[in-house]
Amino acid sequence: MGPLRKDAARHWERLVSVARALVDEGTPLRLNDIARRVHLGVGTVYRHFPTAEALLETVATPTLEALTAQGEQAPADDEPGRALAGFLARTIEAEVTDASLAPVTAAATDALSRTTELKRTLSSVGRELLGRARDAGAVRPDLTADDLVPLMCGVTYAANVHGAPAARVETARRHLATRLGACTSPRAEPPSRV
Amino acid sequence: MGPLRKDAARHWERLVSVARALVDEGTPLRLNDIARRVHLGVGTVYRHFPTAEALLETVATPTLEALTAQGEQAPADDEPGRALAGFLARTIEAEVTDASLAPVTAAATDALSRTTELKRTLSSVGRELLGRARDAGAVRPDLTADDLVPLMCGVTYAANVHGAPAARVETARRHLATRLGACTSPRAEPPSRV
Amino acid sequence: MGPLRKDAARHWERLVSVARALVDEGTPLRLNDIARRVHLGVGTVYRHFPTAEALLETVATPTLEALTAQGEQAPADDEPGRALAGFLARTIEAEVTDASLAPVTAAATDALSRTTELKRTLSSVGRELLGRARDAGAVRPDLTADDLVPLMCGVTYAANVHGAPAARVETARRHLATRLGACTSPRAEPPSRV
Amino acid sequence: MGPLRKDAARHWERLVSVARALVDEGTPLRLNDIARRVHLGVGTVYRHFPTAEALLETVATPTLEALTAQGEQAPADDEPGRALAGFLARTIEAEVTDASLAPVTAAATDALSRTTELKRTLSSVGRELLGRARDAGAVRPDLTADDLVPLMCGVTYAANVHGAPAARVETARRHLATRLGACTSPRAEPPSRV
DNA sequence: CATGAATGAGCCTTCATTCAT
DNA sequence: AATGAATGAAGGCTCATTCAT
Repeated sequence: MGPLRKDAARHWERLVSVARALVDEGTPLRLNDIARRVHLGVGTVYRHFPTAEALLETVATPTLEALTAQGEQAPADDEPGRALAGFLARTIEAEVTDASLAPVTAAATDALSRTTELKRTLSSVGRELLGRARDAGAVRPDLTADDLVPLMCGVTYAANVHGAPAARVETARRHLATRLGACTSPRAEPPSRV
Repeated sequence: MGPLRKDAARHWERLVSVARALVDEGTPLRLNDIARRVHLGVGTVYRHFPTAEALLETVATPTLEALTAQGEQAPADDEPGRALAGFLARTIEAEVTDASLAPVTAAATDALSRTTELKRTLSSVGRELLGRARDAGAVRPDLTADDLVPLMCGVTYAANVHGAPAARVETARRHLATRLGACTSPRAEPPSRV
Repeated sequence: MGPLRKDAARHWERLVSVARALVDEGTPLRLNDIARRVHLGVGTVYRHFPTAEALLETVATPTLEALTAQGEQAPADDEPGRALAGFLARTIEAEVTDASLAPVTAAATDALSRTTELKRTLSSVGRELLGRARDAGAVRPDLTADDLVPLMCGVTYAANVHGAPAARVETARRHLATRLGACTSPRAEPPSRV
Repeated sequence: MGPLRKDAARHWERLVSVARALVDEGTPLRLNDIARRVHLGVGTVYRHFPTAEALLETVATPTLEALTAQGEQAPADDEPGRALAGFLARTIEAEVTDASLAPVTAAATDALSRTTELKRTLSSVGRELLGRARDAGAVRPDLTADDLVPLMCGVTYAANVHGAPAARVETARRHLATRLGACTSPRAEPPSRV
């Protein structure tokens, strides 16, 4: 568990980078296949990543971390409605853009503890932002924290399955607006204009 | 090509019924597997259903037909908003309840022409109901017909992935309300505030 | 074994004609497949033709009969060398043109007694023509009757495997000339120049 | 990618040797079947030979190589007619003796690049020998290089289909002589008439 | 006679995972 | 640590032939 040897670290990097490329082109990760592409033995790949899920989560981690970092700064926004909407928009865009996120988000159980940690943080950030938005009357009172993840999953899924790849971000953004935005803005804006 | 022989019809029934059971328990349909369970030769299964998709669509057909039948009566409702909401609610409930629907709905290409036909009908019913609802001001004007399928897909997916199976219908109903309902009420209510 | 009933005869005709079409397009004969194309039950097809070979031989029969008929008139030619060469040329052209012949010719054992009979006749015609040609000095003395069938098989096979389908007859004719002709002409022509 | 591990090499040998035995007894190569005979998993067989063709070509390679080696020395013969005849005779004998050759020779496309290379070499050797023989007047002038492969294919096929296995070499040799020899002698003899 | 549903052996191929080297 | 050969279950599909209706 100490730092990897220099060559091992290099292998790790190459593995993750190849996996990332495969994810981007929509190819499912097969460790055998990856070993070949990286010019490593399968055994070595398995040493680094015991399962395809572990590798996938490793690929997803940077994005999840960026999302988390942004999320943790969202509460600083003094307009709770905007804070929530922005957070959700960034999340959905990430999910639609980075194909490694959806399966990791949807998975009930994680291969990496780091993943669990990040998912938990994101979840509590969302919870907090929603609470503030609700308190500020910027959101329907019956929207619960448990609705957030499904809501995002649904929007992402819909954008991925329907609509051309190129238009996905835009599509997802519209869907989110159609649902969340449409509901919050009429209620959220009038007070702030005072 | 004419009605099946009596025993063949029995086999057909058993195949569909076993497939239905597998679908219900979330098992993907594998024709070999099914042949074993039904105590039929693989060839027989292939004779009845050339691909797993054909079998799945056959399993889905009754539900699709019921949905279509209900849908075709929806326009009779004199409250366009309610007609649309009811149609969407019934569709989503069906998709969440019957696991054969989601993949059939999402598929770009169908194995059975009957499936294509039903999907087309449902789609045009939705389009019509949305048009009426919009004309009646019961729905946001920027909601297009192309949004309907993704909207339902998204809600269904979210309800399936998150939340206990038992609660799915309820979850989906709430999600639909949270989105669709939330949007209509603000516009519907103002008049009543006078 | 009496004459077929009228409808049975019609079926027989259609079977043979469909089989002929398949042979012509290079498709191997599968009785199941044929049954479907002719809109008959497999059982019926099997009743008419117990094996694919029987059907193939039936398809080949008319050509074999024509070849035989021509062959039996060949001895009437008063130039034995030309008689033999003509017979061989016609045979090879038929084999190259009609894809049903090669497998029937090559088969060690026949499904139909009629086939055996025709093959036997052709063989003895060849033997006789060769004998006369040899006696007339129109052919190398070491060419035996047993060489004839292999010679034709070889030429046919070569023409079929190599060279475009369109050019096959021409190719086969050349090959035959290259071999047989090369041998006979030097001996056959000089006298005629006198 | 480097020499195989010792055990893998042993497996490779056994695979090829079993395949050779099957070829010799006229059995078509089926990778599953071979796996069973060699007591290896199917996957292992597929690792060594991705297709039956690759295995067959591997089986054929030594013979092709021997043929090539002999062929490349043929031009050294100072009698061009004899050089060509010898080359053809050796080739045909090999094809008749080794059942792996005919399909490899007839195939339009090769699984192994080594095969392509060897076939190309043999072809150009034949072309050269024919050219010399023609220049020396040892062969009919209308015999083209493109005739060589069909000629050999034809002779081989005929010898294989007709005549007892034991007699095949002899049969093929005679057929070759009957055709090629018949052509060369007329031209070869005149000088002797002096 | 005709039918065509049923059969099921048999071939092909892939892939996650282990373990001897 | 690294390697990569080996495994073999698993799934897909075809087709010649039989036999109940």
